[in-house]
Amino acid sequence: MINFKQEIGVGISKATNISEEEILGYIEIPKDKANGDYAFPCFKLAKTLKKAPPVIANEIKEKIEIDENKIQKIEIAGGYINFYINKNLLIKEVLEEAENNEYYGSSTEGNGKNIVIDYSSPNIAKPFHIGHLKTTVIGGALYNIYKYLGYNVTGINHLGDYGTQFGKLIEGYKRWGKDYDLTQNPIDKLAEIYQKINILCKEDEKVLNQCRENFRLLEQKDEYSVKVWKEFRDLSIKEFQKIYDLLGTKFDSWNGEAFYEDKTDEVIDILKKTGKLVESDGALIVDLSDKGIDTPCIVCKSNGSTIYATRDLAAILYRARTYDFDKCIYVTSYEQNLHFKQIFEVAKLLGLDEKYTKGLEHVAYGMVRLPTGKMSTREGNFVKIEDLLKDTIKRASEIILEKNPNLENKEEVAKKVGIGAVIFNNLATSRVKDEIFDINEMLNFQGETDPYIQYTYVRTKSVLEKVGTIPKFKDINIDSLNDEYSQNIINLIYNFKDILNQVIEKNEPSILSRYLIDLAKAFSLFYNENKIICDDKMIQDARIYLTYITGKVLKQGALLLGIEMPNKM
RNA sequence: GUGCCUAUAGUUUAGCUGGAUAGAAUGCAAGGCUACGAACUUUGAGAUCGGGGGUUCGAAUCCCUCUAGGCACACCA
Repeated sequence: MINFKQEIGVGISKATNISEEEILGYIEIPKDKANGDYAFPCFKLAKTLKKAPPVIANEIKEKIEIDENKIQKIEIAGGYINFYINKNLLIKEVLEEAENNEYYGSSTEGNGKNIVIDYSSPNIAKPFHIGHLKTTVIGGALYNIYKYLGYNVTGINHLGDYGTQFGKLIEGYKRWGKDYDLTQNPIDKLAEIYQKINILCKEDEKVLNQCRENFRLLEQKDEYSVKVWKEFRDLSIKEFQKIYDLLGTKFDSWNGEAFYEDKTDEVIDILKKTGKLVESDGALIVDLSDKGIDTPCIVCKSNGSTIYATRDLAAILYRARTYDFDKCIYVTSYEQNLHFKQIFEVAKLLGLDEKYTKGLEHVAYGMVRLPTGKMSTREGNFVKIEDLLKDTIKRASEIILEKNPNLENKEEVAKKVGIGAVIFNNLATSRVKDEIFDINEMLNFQGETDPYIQYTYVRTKSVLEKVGTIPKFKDINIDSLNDEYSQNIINLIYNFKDILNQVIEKNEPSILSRYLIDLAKAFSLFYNENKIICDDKMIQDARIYLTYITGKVLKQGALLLGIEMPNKM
């Protein structure tokens, strides 16, 4: 497709002898369409050129050489130069591309590049609660979008299946295990045991030390410890998988922390050789104060066992070798900011190529809190994902019964709507912001929500079904799409690829979420203002075609977020 | 205490590396279905962009400072 911004940038660059890159950075899209499709503010050049902005604007306008077929009009407004593109050309470009390309907006720019995404990564034997939703859906969306842009992506569920917490769990299981029947709701029961042992640990330091000892035994492959650990792990994965099935989350690897158990010695060896690994209070640490990080990174605890940092470092080594990653992304809450700062710094000492250490990226998201305070598995203050999804699916069912009682596959549709609402809600705002969980917000299916997007999509399907056949692009009369409502849609569809690029540039799926809302809104307006099925066959065909393309982009965009569209609802 | 993050209508928020009149949604008030689906849409009221300085032709956006909240700060992950 024609890159109009680029065309303008090249033109201005030549006219001013300023680098294309700099010019492109200045070009903006006016908020008010009356000011054109692209604008160039000349204020920034005023200082260097020592001329008033309107004078510069005039000079550029005089000098600029630009394909008149692409840019139809250039106007000066104060210090701005406003560019008006050839609308018909834009329509033609967008519609043709959307017809020819089954995966509209996809690209090959990521070909040959490997991306590793570490997401979801729940802790074994703990309930899968709404605090894990963001990492799961953000990671899932990034996974889809990188892939769509041609990258080779590996999704890893770095299970929290190791560490002192298992020492605790084993201790609790030893003490009270026989009181629990783990064949039913095993996680709830393990969580209960975990809560109990934590209370005991708080009261009695000796118990805590016994837990640490249990973990040491597990590391040394003590038979009993390994047996129960394995049992907990299998039970947990089975439970997690139920949620992943509902959310449509997929992973290429389930290598959790335990997987790196036999790979941590190498990390310690390498670090020892650098001379940066020093003993402190019996533990082995890397001092990072010269890197502006006050807290040292512990690599080996005083009792000789490893710590999460050690396993994360081993994972970096392993992933670099196994996946040859260009980027390795960690999707976790910002609680772990310091941790990743530390291990990314220590990773530079592992003798890896700079490519890898530069590719490490922590994608942090905000905390989810309950109205009653911070969620805590230990204290039993949490909402399970399973229960939340049950609620939203139920709500969707109720609305279907009320609005569309004759709908077929009610359950299937309710699932898509209810689950979609939850996924979308978690992807709709900037990921850094904290959130106070509000069930009513999840159950609201009006306004800027996923059901709104789905509803809009369903309307496109409904119109298309009524007409039966979708016309071919070559038969479309482009002038029939010159009204502002059609134009809005076309502009948005033109931007789709740019939106996807923005998403991966910032690892921010909410950009796509908001885009889909905008597109759905633009279509709703178009739909309300224009009769699609009408007497004029020429206009009808053009509008049907636009409806078809809009539906296609809505569906594809939602799919990239991990949301399925119903055909009817 | 130190470091990092956040602060925009009652509420949830958008605002691209500074740019033209700060956009939405929700809630509230009033309108629109014998219509291609009203889970929609139209109109209205509602914002000292946390406070105060500064840089700039221009600041919600950059810098300083203060306030409020969150997170982290060595053997948890």
